[in-house]
Amino acid sequence: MKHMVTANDVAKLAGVSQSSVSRVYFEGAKVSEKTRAKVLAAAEQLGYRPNEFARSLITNKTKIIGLVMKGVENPFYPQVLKQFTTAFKKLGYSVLFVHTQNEEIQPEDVETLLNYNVAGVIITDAAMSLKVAEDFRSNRIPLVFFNRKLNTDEFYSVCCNNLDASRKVAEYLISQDVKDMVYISGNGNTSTSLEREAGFMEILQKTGIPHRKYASDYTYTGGFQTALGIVDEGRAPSAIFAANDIMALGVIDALKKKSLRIPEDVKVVGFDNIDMAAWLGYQLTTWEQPIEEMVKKTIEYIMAEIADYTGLAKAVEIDGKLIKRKTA
Amino acid sequence: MKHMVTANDVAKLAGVSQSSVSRVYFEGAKVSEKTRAKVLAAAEQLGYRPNEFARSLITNKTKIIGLVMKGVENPFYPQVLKQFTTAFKKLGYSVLFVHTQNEEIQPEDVETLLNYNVAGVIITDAAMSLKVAEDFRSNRIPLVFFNRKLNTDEFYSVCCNNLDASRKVAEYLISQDVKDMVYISGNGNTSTSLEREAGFMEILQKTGIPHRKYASDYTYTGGFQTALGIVDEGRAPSAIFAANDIMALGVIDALKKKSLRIPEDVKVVGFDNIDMAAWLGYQLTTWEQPIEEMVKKTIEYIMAEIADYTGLAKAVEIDGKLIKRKTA
DNA sequence: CTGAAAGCGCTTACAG
DNA sequence: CTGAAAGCGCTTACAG
Repeated sequence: MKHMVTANDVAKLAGVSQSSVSRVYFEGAKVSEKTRAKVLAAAEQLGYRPNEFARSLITNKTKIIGLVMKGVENPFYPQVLKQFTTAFKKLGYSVLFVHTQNEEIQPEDVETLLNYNVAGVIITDAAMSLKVAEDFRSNRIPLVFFNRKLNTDEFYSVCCNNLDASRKVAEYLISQDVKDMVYISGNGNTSTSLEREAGFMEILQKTGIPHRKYASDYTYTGGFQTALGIVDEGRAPSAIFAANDIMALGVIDALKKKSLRIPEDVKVVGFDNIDMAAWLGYQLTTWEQPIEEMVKKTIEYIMAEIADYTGLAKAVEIDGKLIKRKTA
Repeated sequence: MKHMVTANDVAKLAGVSQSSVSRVYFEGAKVSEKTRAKVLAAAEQLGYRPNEFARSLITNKTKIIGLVMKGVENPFYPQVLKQFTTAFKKLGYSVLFVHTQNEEIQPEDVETLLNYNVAGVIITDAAMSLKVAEDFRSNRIPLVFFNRKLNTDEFYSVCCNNLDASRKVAEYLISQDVKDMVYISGNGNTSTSLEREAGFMEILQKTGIPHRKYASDYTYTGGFQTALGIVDEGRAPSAIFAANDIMALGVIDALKKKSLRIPEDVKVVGFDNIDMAAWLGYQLTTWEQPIEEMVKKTIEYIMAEIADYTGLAKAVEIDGKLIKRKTA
C-alpha cells in the first residue's frame, strides 16, 4: 500500500494542530505567517499534498468540469477541448473528458458526471434529452450547451450566431453573381445545421435564387459522397454552402475529381474555419466560429453559477466572421 | 445547498443498516437477495447514488485515469484520446484530460494528477522528466508512455515498432527505383522521430543511396515550409519520408505549389495513417500505427498494475503496416 | 490566531 | 448474512 502523508503528519512535525495545517492550504482561511512558515517547511520535507477527495467530501464541491463530446474526427472539437482545458486550468479546474459514441449522451456517462459531483458540465456535439438536462438542474449543476441548443429555451447555450452568419454567407455568394445554390446539411436535427439552413434559405427565397438542399452528416465522407451525387445527377450548382468545413473539404475533393473548377464552375463555402481550411490544397472560404469568445462566455457563466447557482437560462450568440479565401 | 441522498437515508427507508446499503453497491461484498431488493427499491425511490469521493477516500483508490496530451492539432491524438476514453469507460474508469501547452508536462499538471490520486497515467506526446516519472512511481501510480519513450528503460512504454517500420519504408522506396531521399524529422528529441530516422537511414546507408535530413516539427506548416525550402534550394529528391502524416500533407501541398508531380517527380511517404491520409486530395502512402492494439496493450498493463503494483518496466513495440496509396 | 472536536459519506474488520 | 463502530483526510464552527 502506498502511504499517504496527511495533514496530521505535517502537524506533528511542525508542532501545530492539524487545523492549522488545513488552514494553510485552504484559500481564504487565516493563519499567522509564523505558523504558515512552519507548516510549509514541514510539508515540504514530508512531501505533503492535500487530498482532493477528503476536501470534496467535506465541502461538497469539486474542481472537476465534465466535458461531453462526440465527433473528435472534426478538428473543430479537439480545438474546443484544448481551449476549455487550458482556460479551466488557469482557474484551478480540471476536465473530465466524456466521449459519447452515440448521438445522445448515455446513461452511464450521466452517472459518471453525477457520481463525481462535477462542478459543471459542458455538452458539445452530443445530444442530451430534456430529462437528463433536468437531472443536472435538480442537482444544481450548471450546464451549458456549447455550439448546440435544446429546442426549449430552458437551458443555457453558447453558439455562434448561426442564423445571421448563414444570411451573410448567402449575401456574399449572391454578390458573386451565382445562378443557383445548394445547401448541404449536417446531421438532421442538430440546431446548428437547422439554423444555418434557415438563415441561408431565407435570403435565397427573398432574392428568388433557385436553391436545393441535400442532407448529409457533418463528415468528410458525407460531404464527398453528397457532392459526387449532385454532380452525377448532372445538376452541379454555381455554389455550394456546406454546414461545416470538414464536409466542405469533401465537397471540394469530389468536385475536383469530377474536373469541375473551383470557384469558376462551382463556389464552395464552409463553416467553422478549422486549421485545414487554410491549407494550400483547399484554401476554403468559410465562416469563422469565434471559439475563443464562445469558450470565454461559457466559462464566465459556469463560474458565476458555481459561485451562486441561479439556473439562469439564456441563448448566447456570438458573431463570427467571413474568411475569404479561394473557393468563393 | 443541494441535498445529497446518503446511504443512511436509504438504510432508514429500507429498514436495514447503512453497512448493508454499502454492501449492495460495493462489488464483491455479500448481501442476501432479500436485503438487496429492499435496498435497491429504497434507493430508487430516493434517487440514491454512492458518493465517489467518500468511496475514494476510504479505499484510497480512484476510477480516474490521467491522460496527458499536447498536440491535439494532429488528428492522430484525438483518435488516441477517443479510443482510450471508450475502452476505459467499459472498465468503469473515466479519463481526466490534461493538456500541456509546453513540450514538457508542467508542475501544476503533475499536482493535479497526484492530488486526484489517479489510478494510472498515460502520457502521449508531451515530455516528462525523469524526476516527475519517479514521482509517480514513488506514489505507486502506474505510468505508461504512449507513442513516446524515455531514454532510460526504467519505465513502461507502448509504441509502434518505429525502427522496423521505417526500415520497411526505406526498402519500399528503394524498390520504387529512387535516386536520392530526404527524411523530414519531427520535434528534435522525440523518440519517435529519432527512431524513424535511425531505421530509415540505416537502410539507406547500407544500400548506399544518397540521403539528407531536414529538421521540422510534426506540424502541417512545418512540413510545408521545409519542403518549400528544399525545392527552393533546387535539390528536390526523388523521395521524401516525413516523420508523420500531418507534415507529409504539408509536403505534398508544397510540392504541388512548386508544380512537382507526385509520385513521378517526388514520392512522399508519411507515418500514422490519419483519416486525412485517405482523402482524395492527398491519397498518401503511409505507415499505419496500430492504435487499437497499442491502446489495448496500454490498458492491459495499467489494469494489471492497478490490481497488483509491480512497477514493471518494458518497451512494448507493435508492428504496423504499410498502406500503399498514390504518393509512392 | 489556534486547537479540540464534530462530521462529510463511505468501507471494512469485528462480533453476533 | 447483518449491524454497530471505527476511521479515511479533510473543513469548519466553537472556545479560548
